Amino acid sequence: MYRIRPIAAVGTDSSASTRAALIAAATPLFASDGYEATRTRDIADKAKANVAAINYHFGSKMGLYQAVMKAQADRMIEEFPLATDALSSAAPEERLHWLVRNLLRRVLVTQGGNQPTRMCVREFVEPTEALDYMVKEIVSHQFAIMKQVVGDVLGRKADDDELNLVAESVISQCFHYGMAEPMLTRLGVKIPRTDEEIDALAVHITRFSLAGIAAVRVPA
Amino acid sequence: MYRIRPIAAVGTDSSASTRAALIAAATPLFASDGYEATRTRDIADKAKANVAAINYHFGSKMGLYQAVMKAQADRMIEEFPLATDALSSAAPEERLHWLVRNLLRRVLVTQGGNQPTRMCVREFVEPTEALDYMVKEIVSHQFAIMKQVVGDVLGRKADDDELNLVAESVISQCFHYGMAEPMLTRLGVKIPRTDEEIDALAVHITRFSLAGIAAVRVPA
Amino acid sequence: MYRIRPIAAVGTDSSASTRAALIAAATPLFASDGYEATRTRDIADKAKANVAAINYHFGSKMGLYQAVMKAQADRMIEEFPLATDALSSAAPEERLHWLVRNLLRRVLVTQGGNQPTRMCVREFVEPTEALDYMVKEIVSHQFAIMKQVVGDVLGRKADDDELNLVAESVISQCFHYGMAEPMLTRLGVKIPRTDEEIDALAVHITRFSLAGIAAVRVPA
Amino acid sequence: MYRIRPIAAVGTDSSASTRAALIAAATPLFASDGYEATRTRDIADKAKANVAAINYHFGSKMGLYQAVMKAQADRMIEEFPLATDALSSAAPEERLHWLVRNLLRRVLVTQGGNQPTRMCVREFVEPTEALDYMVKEIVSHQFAIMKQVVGDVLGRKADDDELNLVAESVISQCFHYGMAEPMLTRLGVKIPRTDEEIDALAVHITRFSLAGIAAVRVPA
DNA sequence: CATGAATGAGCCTTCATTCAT
DNA sequence: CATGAATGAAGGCTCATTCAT
Repeated sequence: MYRIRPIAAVGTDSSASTRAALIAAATPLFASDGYEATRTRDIADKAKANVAAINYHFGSKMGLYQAVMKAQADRMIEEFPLATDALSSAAPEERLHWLVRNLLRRVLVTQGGNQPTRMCVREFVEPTEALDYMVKEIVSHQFAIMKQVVGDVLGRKADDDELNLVAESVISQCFHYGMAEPMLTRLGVKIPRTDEEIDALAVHITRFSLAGIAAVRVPA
Repeated sequence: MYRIRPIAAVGTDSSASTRAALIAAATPLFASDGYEATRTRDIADKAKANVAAINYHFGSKMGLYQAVMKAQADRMIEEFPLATDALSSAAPEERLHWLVRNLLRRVLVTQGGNQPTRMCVREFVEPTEALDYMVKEIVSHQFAIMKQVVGDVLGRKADDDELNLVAESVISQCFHYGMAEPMLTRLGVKIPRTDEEIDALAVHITRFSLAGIAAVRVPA
Repeated sequence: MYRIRPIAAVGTDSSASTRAALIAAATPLFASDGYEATRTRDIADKAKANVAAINYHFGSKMGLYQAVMKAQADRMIEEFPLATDALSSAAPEERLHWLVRNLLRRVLVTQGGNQPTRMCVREFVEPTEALDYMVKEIVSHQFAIMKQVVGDVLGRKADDDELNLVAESVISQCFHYGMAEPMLTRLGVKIPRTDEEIDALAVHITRFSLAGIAAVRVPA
Repeated sequence: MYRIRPIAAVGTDSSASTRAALIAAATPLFASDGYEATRTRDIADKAKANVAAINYHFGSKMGLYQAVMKAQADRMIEEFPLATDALSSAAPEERLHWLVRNLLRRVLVTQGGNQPTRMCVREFVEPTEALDYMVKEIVSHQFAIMKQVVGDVLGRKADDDELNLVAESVISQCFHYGMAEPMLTRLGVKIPRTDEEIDALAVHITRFSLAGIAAVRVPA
């Protein structure tokens, strides 16, 4: 016979939700203002939490920052992978194209008016304690992928320095639009934001780079 | 076909009046720590001046910052011009090589352990009030030169958007090593510092870009 | 004819939370030294609180100042009302006497060696942002009462300008001892401080003013 | 025979003129902003002199302030004397009227948009080192005149305390409009500024006070 | 576990004054 | 004698963090 049982009060799960709210609130602030210029009180207000909650959940402002960074990096990789199984046997040129496009998207895509990955890019220029973690856990692997793809396009044996050189030529073009955005805007250079615009830019960079790599293929 | 040749570097010295001492002391601090993180007291101490002297001579910390920026920009242009009369009738390829090399030097050259122009580059990523001035007075003109050279290399009619695209492909490669230095170092990518190293990188970027431009020359 | 009688005085105490302690500590300092000359550190020390507490509770030094002002004004009105229901049907002359006496007490009464309302009076001479609030919220209503009483004593129709004139003749005599105290002391004029002394002065001013109003009663 | 002789360069007399310019520049600033709030640099700028000139000529900011005070007090007395030989044998009532009117003028008269004697009045409320000098050298004598006139109007023997009481009743009414101006303005009380307006106010105060004194004449 | 309150360090700026030309 | 430059002392405020309910 069916017996009615009391259901445990689920609770507001406020601990987890406060934590998530803080990360969500902090992300655009850190992204647009940088670490130093972002005030913990602003984050707390925006998350409708108490200022002390930041220290409670993350130990310190930097702790929250790193949590945000990690979340962003994870999303970056998941949402815009630089390589995919579907293309594992595709032509190197196609894989490069794909890589360039997703790298661009990481940097340029906007969500709700914010550029979620801008803070990662900023870290490359103005490093905090978080960069070491980032590079070790995330970027180094991404960089290896890039060198792999670039090396395949190159199609000949190349030492590490040469691979770095070529890879950075490609990467720099992608990062540029996200990094130097304030300057580019002021110079009248249009920043691609929509998927179509980003794709068009990816085509340009890919074509430019393929030719560049081909030129490097022949020893000087 | 175009072959690459080196040029000589230039050096400067500083210190004279308190005003000059303040600028000299502030430059590396601003460059390495950024505007916010730099303390006026540290600047004054280093310049062996009173803290109030900063306000006296420059009105405010931001006034000093902008003075430093301007001084750096002026030196950048004087020391590493993107175009020179001597090359006005040279091959476009040679002029591009020259441009790339000097752009690289602006970003990478070190003087007394500091990278004097790093603060300008940082401004491109994390703008302050100073960027508007910079772009209007300095960068826009420099950018016009780049587009001119790139256009000449391209060798055919191109609208402004296309010129921007190509120019940024070249510029981004040069800026990259100055901007993303912290990341590159952690990735094991060697940052060129000596004239020879910089020249070598300039050769790579120039060759890579010449091929890239050639690829873009033919409509898709 | 009207004859004069005394009333009892009231006293208050202070100190509880930090907020209250700050107000209590700030009041005599602001009163004796003025807004500018009072140091926040002195207030905090005296209140055994941290300097930052001032900003936390009141936003700024001026915020604390206005809080003190408001507290003073409220106490002024509560402790020394210019009109009272008990006298609503009394002779106008008696109501004027009562008004004069309480106005004098507001300005002259000392508590623990301080003149708590001196800072309000000072505001009349050297206004800060707080005066607008004061006048709108407090003084204008008090002034209306005065004009009402004075008008009743006058006993005839009078336009606003004339009422102002007469009211100010009365008010000025009361304020004078609080305002010009530094000068009066140096001139050998004794400042009334005890209830008896204040009452005696009130008697003088009331008698003087009643005759003055009577003289104005007849058109020139 | 006439011989042409060189004429001595008269010099710019800049020493005396700078001194005078500083006083002229400082007067309205001190008057409107008070001692503390007035910046020496503003004075110097306005006088088209160097900041150091203030210390050179007057020893310190306070020295300049006292010089201004003295100049103002001297002018007050000369321009608006409280007693005059022409009236030495006039009726006491007429002499009181004259006194009241000139006292009012001292406080209310405006010259070039400034109230030159406001700073003296302010000193009565917020004393600086200058007040002692003022009272000893100027005010005490003026006060004696007032007591003399008031005593004559009173027409009977009166002790010093009683004379003070009556004199202050008169003086307070005059000072009031100059002292409490910021409050009066906000209360909608018109401040007399033209000679006609001031005269009208003088008539009121005199009439009011004459009746007041008459009432005091008879012992309580 | 969350909150309002409190803390202390530190920073930029202002200002009157003095120094050296 | 006058000036531009330099001085040193404070002062108010901001901010991340911690404490006590």
